[in-house]
Amino acid sequence: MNSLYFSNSSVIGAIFVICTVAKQFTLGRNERLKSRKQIEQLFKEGKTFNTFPFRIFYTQTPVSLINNQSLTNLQFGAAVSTKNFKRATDRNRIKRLTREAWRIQKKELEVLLKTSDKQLNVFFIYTAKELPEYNFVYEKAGFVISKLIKIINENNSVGS
RNA sequence: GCUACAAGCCAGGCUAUCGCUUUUUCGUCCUGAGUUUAUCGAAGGAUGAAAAGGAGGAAAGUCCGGACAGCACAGAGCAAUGUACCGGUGAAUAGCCGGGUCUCCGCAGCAAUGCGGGGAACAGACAGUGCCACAGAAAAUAACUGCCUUACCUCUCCUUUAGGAGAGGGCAGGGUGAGGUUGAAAAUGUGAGGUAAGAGCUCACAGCUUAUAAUGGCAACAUUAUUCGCGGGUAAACCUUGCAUGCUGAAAUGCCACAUAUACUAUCGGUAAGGGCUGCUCGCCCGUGUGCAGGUGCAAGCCUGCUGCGAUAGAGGGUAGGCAGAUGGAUCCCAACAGCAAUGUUGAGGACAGAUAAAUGAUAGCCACCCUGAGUUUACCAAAGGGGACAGAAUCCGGCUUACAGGCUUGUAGUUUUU
RNA sequence: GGCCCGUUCGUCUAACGGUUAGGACAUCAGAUUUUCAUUCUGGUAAUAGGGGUUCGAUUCCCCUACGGGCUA
Repeated sequence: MNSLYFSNSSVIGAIFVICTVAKQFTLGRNERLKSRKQIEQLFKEGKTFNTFPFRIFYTQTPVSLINNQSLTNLQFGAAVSTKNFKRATDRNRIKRLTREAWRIQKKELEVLLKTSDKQLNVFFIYTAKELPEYNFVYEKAGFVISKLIKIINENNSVGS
C-alpha cells in the first residue's frame, strides 16, 4: 500500500520508481497458464495434492534451465469440471472466486520464488459439488499457498 | 380497490478499494529496416499512465432457414431425402400475416343457424399391396344362419284310382343380401310402391360424391342448376402424385512461421490398361506413375495425409505458434408514407463486445423494490430480520421452442364497497 | 462449434400397433429345516414428461428434459 500511494503522488517526477515498483495484486496475461501444451505437460509430469475443495497440480523448475526470459516466476490456472456444474454461469463464478483469492494472497510466494530462483506452475481444479462462498475459497487458497511455500522450502534445504 | 388472463417494455442504481480485456494517445526499455552513419529511427514486442468501450431477452436448445468457404459437377429419367389447402411477405424456411375448408368448446336459439375462442402433417383409400386384437354369422369379390321357391319323400284330409289342399322333413338346385344380441367401425337414412321372398329395383325427401355450366373471388373455395353414382377405416403402414434438393461445415478455408538433410519446397521421369459419368437405363466421355487411410452418395478421377523409386534446382537454425476469416450487418431505435396485416420505401440522427484454459469481475457500504412484521397514535407509520430469477457471447444473421424473481404500461373479464 | 444415438420394475434386459407390459437378479411374505444357507410357492414393483395420428401407442410423428458417443 505504501508504494502504491507513493507512485500515485509522484507520477511525473519519479519515473524510475514507477518502472521498478509496479502494482502488487496483479494477475495479467503472463501470470496465467494459457497454452494447451503447457497444461497438458503439467497434468502429465506435475505432482498433485488435495485440500478439500481443490485438487492442485504443480511443477517447479530452476529458472536457469528455462530459456524464455519473458516468463514470470509464477503461473496459475483454474478449472471446474462440467460434470459437477452443468451451467456455465456457475463454472465462471467459481473460477472468478478462485482467481480472486489467488490474486490477493500470492505475494508471499512470488517473493520466495525470486529469492530461491525457481519457476512454479500451479493449476487448481475445483472438485466439490456445491457453490462456495468467497470467504471459504479465500481461506482454502491461503492454506494451499502456505503448503506450497513449505514444499519449496523443503526442496531448497534438500537441494543445498 | 382487489383478483385472473393476454400483449408489450425493463432485467436495480450509486460510491469506495483491488483487478481483467480491447482500442487510442503519451512515456520508458528491447530488437533494429533504412542511410544523411546519428542525442536519427519505419515496423514490431514488453511495460507504465490517462481516456473511451466491454455479455442477453433468451447469449440456451440446435428445431428450421440463409450468408460465407472448400470440394464435386456435360445431360435426361428412375432411385434417395425432404415436403404437401390458397394468396402474400421476405435473402430463405416447416417462420410470419391474411383468407378458405374441416373440427372441438362456450353462449344465444324449439330448430336451422348466428356470435366468440381454440386446433388441424388440410394432396390421394375407384392405381396396387398390407393391417383392423377381443367380440361377432361376417372386418370386406365372399361364406354361414335365415327368408322364398322348384323337384323328391312322409303324414292327414278331400276325391271322378288321374289328382288337389294343408302340415312336416332332410338331401339337391335356384333366387336373395331386407333380419342375425357384437363392435371404434356392418355396404347411405326415413317413408311409400313393388315382389314368390326381397333388394336404390322404382319413386319422394334428406346426406355424401363425380363431372359440367353460370355467378362471386387473383386463388383455395362458396352458392345455384343439371348430371353420373352411393363397396368402411388406416397413407404420423408400404405406396402413388406434385414440388424442392450436389455434399461438407470457422475444429471450413487462406497466408506466414516452425520442422529430424533418409527431411522440406518446386519442376520432371519411370513398369502397366482399361476405366468412368451416382446403384439402373439411355446417351456419351476419358486415358497410360504404386500402395494404404480419410472426404466428396459405391468405385474411379480429384483433394488431403502417410509410405515408397529416381533426376535437377533451391534453401538452414531453435520450440507458449501467429495473422486473416472475425465482428458495420438481409442490424436496432425514431418519424412520415403505402398496406387489413406481416412487411416495404424514404428521411434525419444515434447505438453496436470481441475473449481464445476463454475477459466483461470480487469485496464492503448506502439508496430504491418485495416479504415477514416488534411497536402503538390502529395508519397512507414502522425498528429488527430476510430476499433478488432464468442464465454467460465463441463466424455472423432471420425465425421457432424452452427457462425466468420482481416491477411498469395497456386491454379484457370477474368481484367488493360507495353513489 | 457441428453431427449421431438412447431413456422400460431397485439393477440388467425382452416386445409384430391389440392380454393384466414378459424374464433374470434383488426385495417382501409363507413353506421346508432344531436354526441358517439352498430349494419351492406367492406378492410388491416400470414404459422420462407433454401433445398428436389411430377404435387402440412401449412401439408411429412432433416438442421438451436428461444421459451417452463421434469429430482437431
